[in-house]
Amino acid sequence: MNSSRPVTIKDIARRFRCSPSTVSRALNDHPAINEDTRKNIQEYAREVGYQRNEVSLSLLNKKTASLGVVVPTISNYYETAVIEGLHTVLQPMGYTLNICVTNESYLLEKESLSKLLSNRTEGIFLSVSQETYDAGYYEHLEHVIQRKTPLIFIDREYEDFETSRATVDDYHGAFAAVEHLISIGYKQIAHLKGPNGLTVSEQRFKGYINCLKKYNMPIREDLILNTNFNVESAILPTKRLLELASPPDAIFGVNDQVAIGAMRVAKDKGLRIPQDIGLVGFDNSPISAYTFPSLTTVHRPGRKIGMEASRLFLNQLNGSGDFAPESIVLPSELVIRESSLRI
Amino acid sequence: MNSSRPVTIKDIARRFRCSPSTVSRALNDHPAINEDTRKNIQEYAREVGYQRNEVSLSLLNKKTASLGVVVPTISNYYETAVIEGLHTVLQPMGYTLNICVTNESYLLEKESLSKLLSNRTEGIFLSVSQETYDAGYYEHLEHVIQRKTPLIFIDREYEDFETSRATVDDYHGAFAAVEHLISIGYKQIAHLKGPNGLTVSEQRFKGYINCLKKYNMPIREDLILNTNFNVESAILPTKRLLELASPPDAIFGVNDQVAIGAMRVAKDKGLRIPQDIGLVGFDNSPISAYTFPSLTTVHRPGRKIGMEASRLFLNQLNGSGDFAPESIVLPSELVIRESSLRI
DNA sequence: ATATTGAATGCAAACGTTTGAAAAAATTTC
DNA sequence: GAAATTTTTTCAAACGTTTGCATTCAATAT
Repeated sequence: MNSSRPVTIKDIARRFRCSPSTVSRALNDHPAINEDTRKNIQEYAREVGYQRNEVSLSLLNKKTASLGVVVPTISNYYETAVIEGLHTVLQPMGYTLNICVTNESYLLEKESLSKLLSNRTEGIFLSVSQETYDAGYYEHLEHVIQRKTPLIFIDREYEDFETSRATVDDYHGAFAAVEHLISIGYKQIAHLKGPNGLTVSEQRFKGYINCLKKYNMPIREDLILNTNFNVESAILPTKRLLELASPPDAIFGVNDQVAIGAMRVAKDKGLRIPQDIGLVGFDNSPISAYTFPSLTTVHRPGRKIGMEASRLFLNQLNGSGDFAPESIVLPSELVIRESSLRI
Repeated sequence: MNSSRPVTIKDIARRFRCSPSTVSRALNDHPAINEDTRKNIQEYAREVGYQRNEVSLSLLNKKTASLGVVVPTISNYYETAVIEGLHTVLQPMGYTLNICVTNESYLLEKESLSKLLSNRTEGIFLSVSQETYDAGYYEHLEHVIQRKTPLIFIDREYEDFETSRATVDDYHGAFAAVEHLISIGYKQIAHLKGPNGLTVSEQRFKGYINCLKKYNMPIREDLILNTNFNVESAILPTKRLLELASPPDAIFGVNDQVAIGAMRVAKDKGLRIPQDIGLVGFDNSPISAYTFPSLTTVHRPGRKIGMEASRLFLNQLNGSGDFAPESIVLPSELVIRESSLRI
């Protein structure tokens, strides 16, 4: 009843005046155990609420069935979608997910990884923090690799690193978005870029630039401003854009949040969307379908990424010694809605 | 180099022809160890990348420094804010968070709890799944309590249960929201209610009802419809509301998502917000400030809840044997924006 | 009656670490 | 140089579980 200390196999053994081995085997339905003994022990175990101490098993078998997920934040739709994807595949297999939020801090990222290794986590899913990017440090990642702990990049990656990764085709997504704006007839397309250096930002930026080039459209430096992935960070840059002598007639935001911020500013200024200004985001977050007007965006399959990343992890785990890292790039998909459909 | 098997204390002991005890003490800066021995061992350990096996320590000390977080979903703003709050307090103390998503399933919730107990998790933060509510089962929770594992309710709770809990004052938040609508002059206030049975839904509903009563406003059954916390689920009910012979002139949504769904439908119908119809949500999610018009809502301090829940856990952990559960109810706060400001 | 079989159980080691107590080694004291 | 003291190291047990091998005991076969 007031079992503050959990019941152990030894306790049960004492109760039945038998050895722990017998109890262990009885509980695991080992054939060499007498039917009656088995029944009695199992019944008693249930009665007192015995639960196997998995910690001791982890030590014995050197398997912890726990995985690390290290991400800069969990307050974005995409991140949580990825985590749900991981969860969907791995939870039924008995894995536990240890979530570590780095808040874009290098130090926290380093400490998190170290902690996960100490805990003998069997694999790590990582989306690199911005500070880590800026600093360019990566010894903490080397550590993980040396330990032969499967390391899978999700979303934000180090490009020159020999590991598996599951990412979305940001480049072509961005390209398609801008191409769409061009096809509609927008001429001065601005880009609210993400933080410099991050693969995600740069790939989308590259898609934007290359698309403009392909269609021989001028690239105007003053139409490219940085944001920080969140709504607030889009407000000032958008205001600046709209106050230009020659303002843009369309804005491609690095993600939906940013595009929604831009939408808000444009509307405040009395601009009609999409007539006066076209808008495109990125992510296809649930809200994007319900803004007014609804937001044209690029679908980014977060759940799928999580599920693919799980697959990559399992491959690596069951793979032979000389393991070749895999890169999965899922296609992104343009979702055309009202915010860009000027007729 | 190719250290597939992690280096152990024993390995180091072999290398220095000394006992594991010496190595352990050397690494922990035990004073009884010779200065030179200590230095040599520490240096070597660093060289080969030794990392303490925390699993063995967990077994020895019966402390795992891991906590369970069991929630129906992580794709809502509020849930992730709570998790970030937990993380903020507990991560620096060395705790690891094991996230379990139940997808509103009773079975998954039960299995998750059982797994966490098996893993000797030191505390569990729980937001009850809807199925569990509907079914009214709670033996799996009794289990947790019997084990004297601190159980803290966050968000969704069982009311008749002797545990600590950190929740937001939904009732008064809802009351304030409706009172505000009334003060502005709205007469026919509809409510897009959450799923029946959940404390959250019912408390907000009660706030709505009691406020109407207080101001002697008629309670119209046809103005109360159920939704499911997400945007999509608000679409049809809102359409129905607006097609009534005597449609509402304001809608109080159970959360921001629902209110945003309603906003979209209202705009599609050509209604002006807030002139033709007033709107209020709940949560103060980041997006709510940037919709057009911006959404009046009730602030729900998710991060704070997470931090308070952490405190409750720590209290219980350090508390004496006869522990009295604490209930923390944080105030919610009306945030008035454009969607309800009819002049 | 003895050997043979078979069933049921126990022993001991292992996983990696810590820690009190004992032992060994080095140093000091007289 | 022996005794006393201090410093340093080792021993052994513990945490909870599993598992190959050995052991026990009863039943059957010879």
